[in-house]
Amino acid sequence: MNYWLFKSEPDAWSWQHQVDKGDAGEEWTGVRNYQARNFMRQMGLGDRGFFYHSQTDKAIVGTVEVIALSHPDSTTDDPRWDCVDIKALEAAKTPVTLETIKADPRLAGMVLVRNSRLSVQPVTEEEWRILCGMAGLTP
DNA sequence: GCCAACGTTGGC
DNA sequence: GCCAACGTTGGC
Repeated sequence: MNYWLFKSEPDAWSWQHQVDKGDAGEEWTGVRNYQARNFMRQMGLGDRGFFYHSQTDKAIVGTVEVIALSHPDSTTDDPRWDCVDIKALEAAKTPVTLETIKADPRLAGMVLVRNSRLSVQPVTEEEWRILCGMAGLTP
């Protein structure tokens, strides 16, 4: 299994929106960046990801599961853009803020720290375990 | 609200 | 294929 991080502006699509979709989940639409798209193409069914709120929260607020493989993004006719479907799994008991992440040397290599603009990104298994521990999430 | 970082576009 | 111009993202 692989681990990922999905970034969203809470004003546009929040964790609560995702939770409200339940097990049916929702397409992760709107990605218009090749790197992010390519990561989504690599995702497998059952892969896990963090749900990260940018801008106001700047924190990991929960976990999600990939429930549909990469397919054309229904919000555009441009054939270049694909997306996966994800469903909410578990809310973080303690959201882990960017500030906290930056303060931990074990997490200094995270894409989130090194390239703040990439909206879909890989997370290593070690980073996954560390962050789940901090957030009170089941790894 | 500003600005740095970065990605994309398009002219040459 | 290069690079300048431009647009967008996201942290602060």
